[in-house]
Amino acid sequence: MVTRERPTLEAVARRAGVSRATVSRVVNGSTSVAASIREAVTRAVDELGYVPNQAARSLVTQRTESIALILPETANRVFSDDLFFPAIIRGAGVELELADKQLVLMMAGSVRSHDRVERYAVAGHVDGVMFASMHGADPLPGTLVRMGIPVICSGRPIGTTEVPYVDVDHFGGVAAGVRHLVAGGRRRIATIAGPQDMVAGIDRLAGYRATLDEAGLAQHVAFGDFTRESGLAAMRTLLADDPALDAVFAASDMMAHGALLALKEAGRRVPADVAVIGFDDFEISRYSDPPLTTVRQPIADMGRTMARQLLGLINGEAGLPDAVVLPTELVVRESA
Amino acid sequence: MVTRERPTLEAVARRAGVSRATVSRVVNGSTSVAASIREAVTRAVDELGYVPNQAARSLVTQRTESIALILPETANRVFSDDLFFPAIIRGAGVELELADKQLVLMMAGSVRSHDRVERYAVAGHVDGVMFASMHGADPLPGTLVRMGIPVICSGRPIGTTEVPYVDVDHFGGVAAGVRHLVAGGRRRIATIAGPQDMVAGIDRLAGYRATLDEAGLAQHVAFGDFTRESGLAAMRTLLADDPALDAVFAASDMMAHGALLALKEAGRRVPADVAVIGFDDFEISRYSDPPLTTVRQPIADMGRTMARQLLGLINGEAGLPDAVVLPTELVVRESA
DNA sequence: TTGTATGCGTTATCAT
DNA sequence: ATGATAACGCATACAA
Repeated sequence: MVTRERPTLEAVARRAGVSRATVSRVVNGSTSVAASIREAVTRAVDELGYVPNQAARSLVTQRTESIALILPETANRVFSDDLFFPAIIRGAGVELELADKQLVLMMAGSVRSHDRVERYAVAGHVDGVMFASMHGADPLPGTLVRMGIPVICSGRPIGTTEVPYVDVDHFGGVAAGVRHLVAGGRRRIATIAGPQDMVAGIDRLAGYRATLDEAGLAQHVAFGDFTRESGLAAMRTLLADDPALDAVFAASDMMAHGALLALKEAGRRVPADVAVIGFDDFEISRYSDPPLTTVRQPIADMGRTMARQLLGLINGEAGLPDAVVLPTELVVRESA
Repeated sequence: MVTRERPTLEAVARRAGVSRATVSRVVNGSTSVAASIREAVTRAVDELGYVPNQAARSLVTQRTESIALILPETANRVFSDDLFFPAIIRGAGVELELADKQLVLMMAGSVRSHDRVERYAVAGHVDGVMFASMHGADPLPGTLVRMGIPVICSGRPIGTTEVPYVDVDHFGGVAAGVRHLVAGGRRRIATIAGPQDMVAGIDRLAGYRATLDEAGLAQHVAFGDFTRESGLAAMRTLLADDPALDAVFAASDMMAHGALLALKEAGRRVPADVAVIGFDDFEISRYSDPPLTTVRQPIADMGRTMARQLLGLINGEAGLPDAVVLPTELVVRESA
């Protein structure tokens, strides 16, 4: 497949009988061009089907008009049936489209791909970088910031203060959920916590602990990794440890669905015997059996906000906040 | 945020006491470089933290090392709770990562963004283009092919023969499903068909019609758009039209889930009163009530295959097939 | 094996 | 308002 010779500025200039500089001005919408010349150039551009060469343009402008979204997970984990990443992508996507930027998606689950991401960003292939949801104290965001690359994270980064971020109110959301349980008369309230190397996991567990302390109730904790499978396993463990528990707060909707499965398997009625609350409010949670009471976090909004913040950073806007925390909200359905 | 001055080939060359050309050779792994020099250059590269400027490189190599994945939908549709697109992205993602290519994600739901995609591809920002799932007779793939840009589609394109594609055996899958229904003694078998401007919708309906003809049974068709909501609505219509129907084949898992909801709402037992079969085999379908019998299509594999084919095209490999059709398989669970 | 010189297609600076 | 011309950072043909 031979790539057809593409016309250059030079070709357009010759055809329109003007200089390259003038064509460039017309193409870039400069106002200081005579109407007649502008028209001639425009015609030449159309006739030749001229499209600017982005590499050449980037070389001189130092801009690529594209933004990377880095998902520090393997592709297989990113797109399981967890809808977190898709929602982030969706939110960021619409915002970037509005700004006429391209979204470059990078999955960085392995060490090798982690390096690749760094090289890619540093190579100047993107104007800025968004990190989706990080594990542990990933040094990459900080590294990029120090190299002068605009960066923003979703989720407060662990062990760094130099990277701006967008997050949701994990603590408040969990507190609202657990209080709802307490208000409903539940007294043996367990939790299925998320991974403790992620802020979402840490903060949600902290919210559970604080709220139970406040109510003077005992804590029952099992751990999962946000997936349905892990929620199912954790719920079994919880049930084995305390067959009398009457409520469980799962740190993600998928784990809550897993818990529902384990509860059904154990013959417990929800919410009669055990109340269940999740965290996310995915569409699917409206259709579970019973429909899931859950803490809604505005994931797509996070994506949009990240993109907006990053664009601000790139444009050198002043007064941008270092952190934006979006609200969460308890959605009461039937499971609790 | 000031972008720190990044070192160039020139800087590395000065530091290592060699010419730019030699540095370039080392960086690009040319063999014809003396070991001692190679070592000196490598050290200089490390000390300076040199990373090649991709724009400059692309300008001369005519390669960008990145591939576009075009989703002809709005961001909101792409990432609903339908897992088709995520799976495609996942499959393509792992394959491209192996080849050290970047994935540029483009959603092209609107006319405006459609244009943008075309300009972007033609501007030489990517080495090749993958189309995810097209509506109607979209001229864009053909246009790009004619411009000499490597292109591949998922789903046989309508109204074009010049674009290579990867697809699954819709017809065979549906036939297997419907025959299973017939073998189970069902005689009033309806279908919830997909959108008829997409090959997946068209072919699956054709499979239904042909198989019912073969069995000498009457057809009952309602239409949806692959979403759960549309499946729910279609099932209600079907039930109103023929309260005695004893089976339904839904052209997507999400529509099957919608049908399950409508059936429960109407007090029908599944599969005792009505058997239900879907098409996709998403993870979630293992957990529906009852677990869904469905036609599995290897979506992630499609993504992988698309990527592999496209890479072959880009590398000018000979003997690449114009079409690859992946098999589908009936997965029998409890709903039919 | 190494260096020199050239060109890739733009934008931007400076004249005119 | 328009045109020359100089970068931009790299790969490569050609010379040495």
